[in-house]
Amino acid sequence: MQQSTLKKLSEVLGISISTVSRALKNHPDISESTKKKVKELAEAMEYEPNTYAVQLRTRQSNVLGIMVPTIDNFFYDSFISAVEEEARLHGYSVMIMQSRDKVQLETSNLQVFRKNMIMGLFASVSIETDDMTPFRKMEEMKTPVVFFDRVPETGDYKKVCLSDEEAAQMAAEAIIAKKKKNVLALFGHPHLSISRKRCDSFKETFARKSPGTKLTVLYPESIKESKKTVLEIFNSGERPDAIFCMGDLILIGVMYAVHQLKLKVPEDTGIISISNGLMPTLYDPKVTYVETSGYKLGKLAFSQMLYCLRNEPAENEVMLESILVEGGSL
Amino acid sequence: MQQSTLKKLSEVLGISISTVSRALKNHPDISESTKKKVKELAEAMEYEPNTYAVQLRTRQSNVLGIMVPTIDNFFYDSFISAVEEEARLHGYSVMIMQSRDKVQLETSNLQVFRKNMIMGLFASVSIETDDMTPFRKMEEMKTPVVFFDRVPETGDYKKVCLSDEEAAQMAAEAIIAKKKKNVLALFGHPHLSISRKRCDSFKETFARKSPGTKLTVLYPESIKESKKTVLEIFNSGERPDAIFCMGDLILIGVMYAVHQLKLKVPEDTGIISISNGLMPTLYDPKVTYVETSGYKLGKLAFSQMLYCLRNEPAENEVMLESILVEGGSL
DNA sequence: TACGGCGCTGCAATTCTTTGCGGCGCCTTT
DNA sequence: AAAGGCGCCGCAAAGAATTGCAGCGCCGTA
Repeated sequence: MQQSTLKKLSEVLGISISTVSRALKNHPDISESTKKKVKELAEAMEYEPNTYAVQLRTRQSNVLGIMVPTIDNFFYDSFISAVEEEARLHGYSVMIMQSRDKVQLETSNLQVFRKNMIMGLFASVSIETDDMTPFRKMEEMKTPVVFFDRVPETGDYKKVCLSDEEAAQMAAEAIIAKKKKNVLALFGHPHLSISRKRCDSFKETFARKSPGTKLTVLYPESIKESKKTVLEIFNSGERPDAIFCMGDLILIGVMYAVHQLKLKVPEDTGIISISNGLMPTLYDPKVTYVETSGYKLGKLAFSQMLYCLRNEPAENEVMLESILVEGGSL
Repeated sequence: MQQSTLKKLSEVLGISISTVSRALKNHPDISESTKKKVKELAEAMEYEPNTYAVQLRTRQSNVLGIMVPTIDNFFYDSFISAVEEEARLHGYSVMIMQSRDKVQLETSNLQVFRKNMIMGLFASVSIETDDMTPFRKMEEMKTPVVFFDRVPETGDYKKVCLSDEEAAQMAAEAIIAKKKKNVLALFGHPHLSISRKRCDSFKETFARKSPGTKLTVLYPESIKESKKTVLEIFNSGERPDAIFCMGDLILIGVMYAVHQLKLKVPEDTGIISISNGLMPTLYDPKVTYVETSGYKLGKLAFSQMLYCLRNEPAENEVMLESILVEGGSL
């Protein structure tokens, strides 16, 4: 019950390996009758080309890589889900690796990707990443890299991202519209361009449209820290009338604190978040959020990847529009 | 800047390919001085063996497969995360595919796995799966399969699962301890052994320890249906004093309904769930749940896989113990 | 001196598929 | 009748690594 190979087929039919190969590929040199015989036998013997031999020969793997900080995350989940779906439709397989926000792991993952000769890579960089040379190397080896979500700030890379500025601006405007005057804004790790962009845009919007607002900006890096931050702020006597959360993890931490402090939303404090979608709906009232769909981003990223793979011209940076989803939390 | 190969190294050094190969592998036949020279050059030229050639030759791929219904799920996420972590530590890569609960996709995914000559597979079967022959085929080709979570009910397979009976029993006992008398129990698709096991054990516990309890058992298959189910029950005038949710998705749906109905938890109705851990903590009060850790299950599954890969004897079925985590919802 | 043995290295086959090139009949054309 | 053309097919190399076997030089021993 071993694998059937071209050789075995050829032996059974008494013709050469190359004829079998060509027959299977509908090569014009081969007569219809031969093709038919070969195909029938191939079917019967469950012939499947040996991937490794094919790849050794053609240097094509039909595998795409995805590298994310962690797979354990609603946003990346839906991104991966979307890419996987598209990939399958286009005959690609997907290989997923996690960087866990460590450069070292990131680099070694890239090596695994190279060894597996992936044909393209989707990457969201780790927090620690400063040096882009490992990624450069991928591109030098003609492996297109499409960055998403957490993208390198500078340099000539293919990027697909949420319109971070716009999303933050929309959130800020929503807060301003509610006439909040003491806002606590929580962002992720300031080393990431995504945090900085959102933060800058957020601040800028307030400076422009509501300069009188008191704005407290902090950077908790986890659920725990974000909970702690909110507890500290409120226990110090401060009473923000709105809390902005840059992402799901921060939102979760904030809500832990809100529950523990027995704050009424939106009476005691308003909440607004940027999110993939599910989290904000779990609370009562549902949290108002600016939607940043990982799923849509995945579809978009894949279409960019296709351009690259086909060597068609593509924009360097593509944005996904955001929309505000009203809950009752603001 | 192409790949460096054994051939190139051998040309540079003026020795044969096989010597280079052996030197790199510390073969005793090769002199220390040669080894040193070869290794230094290999380092300098960034030599890395070509995975595909190695695999073509050795028929070993160092890739493990994971197939889940969907990656977009807290439980599978943490499972995958755990497996990926262990795999990396042991020098394996991981290839992930989603069945989306379609047999057809499941089968074609298995084919992709076979083509890629994965050395082992972790699988949680789709809802539709009845016929196990495609999986059998994997095992016939000497590819060990470790089933997890949704496992085949009958037959001689390697399985790693939560102790479903025990978990359901613990939940039932917790409800009984609170003297609830009208219980709504929501389970997933009844075609899955995991649903049936939990359901049977749940019912049996009530029959044994609290036969007077009114038990309504339903099988919503999604967040939406579970929300709808609860709304219908309550709108029909029924007033369950406890709701049991078999998993996270059901819990989410239930809580949507609870919020919409403005029910006070636990006064109006108690809630208890089986869960991976995060979801129940998001609500206020936190939902009491029986923990079934995908992460721990992943670690366990990997250790089973290792036994298989090493041809060491292993139990056919391994269970993970559950624990009750008290929230304030019951 | 001749031969066995040992240390080191190379040849060549093997794994499977792809593909350029060449060849063998047979038919057509001049 | 000879030559060119076409349809169909096979040979063999290439792609990278692995490995059994053979070979070469040198030392030691008989």
